[in-house]
Amino acid sequence: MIMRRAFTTCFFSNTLLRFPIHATTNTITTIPLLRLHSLSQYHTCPNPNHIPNHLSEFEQLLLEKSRVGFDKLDDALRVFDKMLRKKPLPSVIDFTQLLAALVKMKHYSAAVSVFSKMCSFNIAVDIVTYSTVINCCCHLKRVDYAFALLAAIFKRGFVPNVVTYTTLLRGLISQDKFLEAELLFKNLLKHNQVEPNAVIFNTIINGQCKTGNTSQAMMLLRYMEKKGCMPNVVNYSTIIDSLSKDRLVDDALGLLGEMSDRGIQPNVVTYSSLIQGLCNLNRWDDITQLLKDMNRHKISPGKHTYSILVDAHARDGKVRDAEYLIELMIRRGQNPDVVTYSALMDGYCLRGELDKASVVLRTMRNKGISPDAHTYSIFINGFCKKTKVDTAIHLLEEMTLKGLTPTVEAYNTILDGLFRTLRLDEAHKFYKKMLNKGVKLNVVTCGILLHGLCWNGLVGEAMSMFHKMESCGFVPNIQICNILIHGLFKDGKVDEARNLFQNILLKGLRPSVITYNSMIQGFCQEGLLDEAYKILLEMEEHNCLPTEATYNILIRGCFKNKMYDGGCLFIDDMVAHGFKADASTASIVFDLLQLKEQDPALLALQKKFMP
DNA sequence: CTAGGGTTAG
Repeated sequence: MIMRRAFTTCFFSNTLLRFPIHATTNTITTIPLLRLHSLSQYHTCPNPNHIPNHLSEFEQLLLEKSRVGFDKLDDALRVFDKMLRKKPLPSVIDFTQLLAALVKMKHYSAAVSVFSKMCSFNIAVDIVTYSTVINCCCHLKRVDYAFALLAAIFKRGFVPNVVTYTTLLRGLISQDKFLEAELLFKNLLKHNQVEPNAVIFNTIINGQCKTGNTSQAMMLLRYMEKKGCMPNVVNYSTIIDSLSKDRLVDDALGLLGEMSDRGIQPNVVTYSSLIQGLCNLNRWDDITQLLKDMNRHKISPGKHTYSILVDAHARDGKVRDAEYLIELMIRRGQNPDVVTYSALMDGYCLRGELDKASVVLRTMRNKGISPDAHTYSIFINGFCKKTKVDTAIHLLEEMTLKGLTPTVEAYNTILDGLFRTLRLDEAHKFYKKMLNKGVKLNVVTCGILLHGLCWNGLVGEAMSMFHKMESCGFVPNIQICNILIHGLFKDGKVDEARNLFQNILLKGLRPSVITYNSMIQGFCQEGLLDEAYKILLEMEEHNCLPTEATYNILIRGCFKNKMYDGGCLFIDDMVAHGFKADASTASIVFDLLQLKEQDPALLALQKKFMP
């Protein structure tokens, strides 16, 4: 949940990790110079009619997919050529529609080329054309070019409209420049440069949600209303989705109620977001209720909704139910897509049933659906779980070779797999490869590195890496601290662990129950029972309730340090809370009972366990 | 003719 946040995926600094902000090789500076007929170079890909037998299923499917895409591009370009020869020339609107068609096919660089050719032919363009091309630049991750076009708009005396600015804001946000976007937006409002509507507000609301500031997004929702811009179903749905992802589903349901009070009809997206949130909390009864509500409002679940449900069941191990849901959606006229099938494959992979996942892959292929980068990630994860890291690496290479960009998740999974199989050297090399490829590292990568180093007895390295990351502006989350605390205690570095723990609050983080448990376990191991006990008091003070694990750790700690009275007290406490001894604690207790020591506390314990 | 919300990893 935290991982999806753009700003926690931030910045190990460039200096430390030599992490390129963006590959400078992929500029579009050259695109305006590209002559249109040279676009036929796109056809130099292997002839799909000559697919060699040794290609994998993944590879064959990719070739087919690309063939379809390129044919359409070719059509569009032929139309453009025809338009250029027409006399009189078609209107700006016709040309802009052609650009829109290219955008729809995601051929952004081709669209930019067409635009530059239009300019060189002195075809009149308008603000709409400019906005379209700005959108293309943003998709090509060249926000700098987008702003250069904005300058051109001013220079030619056009006036940017709300669409132009919305596109630019989205471009900034997609490049993790949310603060810049927010600043631009504020200035636009301050100087009345734009009449804000629900869409431009939603762009900022969405940015706030994606950077973990759902409450600010909520405030902006109230603000737009105050400014006389009525929030619509999209504004509400954006926030409802974010709340659901923050596990605040009840707040999200509250907003749903507010919508109906105001006569704003929720749609399938609104409901899907809520269902997703409820799935994460396993609130199946509420899900059933929402599905009934949808039915009552004549909103039928879409492909997306079914995918969410398939995913939830599959992750919960209920692959049979997930299979049934897919049958059901087909019966109801919704065609499962690559996401739906991938969710099912994920379910099988998580159960270690890779053969069954492969069967699903074949089913999907037979329906003409190609695996995507996420499908690969799922199999990579499956193989890593089975410690078949080499196969996973092979898959990664295969997808790269075939033009699919592996996600950071795929890289992370393999990096973790290498550490877990104690292939330290290779992990190091692989990490370097990630940096070279310009993979956008995130907080998970950081956790894997630190955990991997600690696990392999290199706590010192982990700590110095952590400090360097921090000094470069990396903001750790509580899981990162937990990894380090665990590692420090494992290496007997009690003072450093204590120090890190005390700094957690200063970093603006809240210790989790795992943090407290790790501290208690660490102190127990070192025989510092009173410090362990202080942590227990501290966690209660901070409204972090001890779990079964907390008691087990404390009880084991007491007995290992021959503090039988204390151990018995904690057993009473644990029982009073309805918790049970785990296998490890139980075995210690039974071992103790075997001893003939006539310790009074042990006798009492004996009575408790053998009435 | 142009812009907005819902699916993935430790």
